[in-house]
Amino acid sequence: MTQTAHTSTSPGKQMLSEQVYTHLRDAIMRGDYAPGDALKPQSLAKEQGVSLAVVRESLVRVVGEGLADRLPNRGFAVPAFSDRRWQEIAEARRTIEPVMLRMSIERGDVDWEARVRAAHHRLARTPAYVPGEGEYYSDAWAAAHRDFHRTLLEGCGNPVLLETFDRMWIASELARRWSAHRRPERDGAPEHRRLEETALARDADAAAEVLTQHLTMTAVALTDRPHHEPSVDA
Amino acid sequence: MTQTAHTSTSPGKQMLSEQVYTHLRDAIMRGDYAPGDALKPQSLAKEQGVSLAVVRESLVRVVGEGLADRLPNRGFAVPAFSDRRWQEIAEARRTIEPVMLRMSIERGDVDWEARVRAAHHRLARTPAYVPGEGEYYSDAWAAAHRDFHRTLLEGCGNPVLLETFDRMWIASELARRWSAHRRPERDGAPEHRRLEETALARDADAAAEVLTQHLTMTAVALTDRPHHEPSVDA
DNA sequence: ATCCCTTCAATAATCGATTATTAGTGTTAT
DNA sequence: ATAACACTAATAATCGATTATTGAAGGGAT
Repeated sequence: MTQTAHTSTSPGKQMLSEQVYTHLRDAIMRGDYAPGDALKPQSLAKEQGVSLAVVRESLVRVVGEGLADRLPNRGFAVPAFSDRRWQEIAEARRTIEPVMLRMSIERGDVDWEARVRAAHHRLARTPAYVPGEGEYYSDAWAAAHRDFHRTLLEGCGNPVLLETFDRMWIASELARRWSAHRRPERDGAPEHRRLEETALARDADAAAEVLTQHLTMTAVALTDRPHHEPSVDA
Repeated sequence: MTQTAHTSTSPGKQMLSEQVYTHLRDAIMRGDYAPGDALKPQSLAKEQGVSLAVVRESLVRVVGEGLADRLPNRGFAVPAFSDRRWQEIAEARRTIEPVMLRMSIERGDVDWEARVRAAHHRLARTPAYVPGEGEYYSDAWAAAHRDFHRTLLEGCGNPVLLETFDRMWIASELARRWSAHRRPERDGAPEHRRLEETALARDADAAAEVLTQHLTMTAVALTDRPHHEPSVDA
């Protein structure tokens, strides 16, 4: 018998499609699948122990977020971003985020300031690379990084703009996951510190300039690199 | 009887979910359902003569585009935008589109100029209201209107930014559909003409200013109005 | 009469099986 | 030997039916 238990206490009261969606989303972002890999509903259904409909629904959502491509009658696949596509994403961020940052600096209240400080503190104290682990950024750092950038912009107070940021961030991270190899020579920490300083000093011009530079550097770091194989294992 | 039949005339070989998705999308945008209305998979499936899975998949896509809300375990519904939400959408457009327009003016080539002229011509020659029809903008005018605004921005050459525009335009149109009643006193034609003129004259400052004004006027036109019942019967 | 508990119908969510399309494999005619 | 065609697995897309959840209606107990 399935418990009609009293709501709250039990943790698992979520739609299956939601769980599967989250799992799939994270797996793609984490790089569990290589770009171009087919996302086969049958395999996924078996792995997750759910029906095709659930997997299919999740895949459609994932496609909507730009984390997968859909080829009519040929199924779903992990998107393979071209360098061109990546540059377009980076340019879009350079176009929109500095403007949002200006709004944020103009409107942010004391609570926003506090959250910026907190987010920067967490970011600065989180190691970007786990020694033993793979060669990529740690999950914790990636989360702290996103949180810092988002918090900076949250002062603008406009959910629509923040949704746009979220969307571009996701695309950006996915592209980075597959383009970037660790570049020890690039250290974003000073840039983040200057972002925090200028933002809290309410110096919109300086902050916007720093952010633009930061985004440009990131884009350059991903493009200006020797060719490398798209091959992946693990 | 399974269809998939020789779809009569056209060589159209399209997935059912695509057709249903398009139909649903258009129906919501056209205002066939009132805000808050439940979108019941069973009813829709029967109407369209397809299975639940297909309708469900379409609904998930529609939710992804912001054209429907999903209430866990309580189904789907047409979103009911608050005035606050609408203002946020309008502000987001005012924040992003002028910047895109500047890029467009700076980068657009001769072909872009030609397409701007063509789009404006079509918009200017399309009657906004069909005399006999309902009290709302004609479908043809709505399409021409969108096309003009999008073409203006297409010179920027960045698909990511244009996707953002598309997303915001959809939200904007949906809000307008349910907020706006015909306001004969507001005539956008002169503003559109000035937009075309300043853009083709490559006067980025003037064009951005005109666009900002245009968007502000539109937002005001939708907010500054007497209360009206959300009730609808169709 | 009000509140709480049970029962019940509507429908959301999920499943297992069916049909349709694609890409590959092998065959045959030139 | 090659190119067009038939055949065949693999799997994408769809369907019909089952299970689970919700909100409302009814039935005592205080």
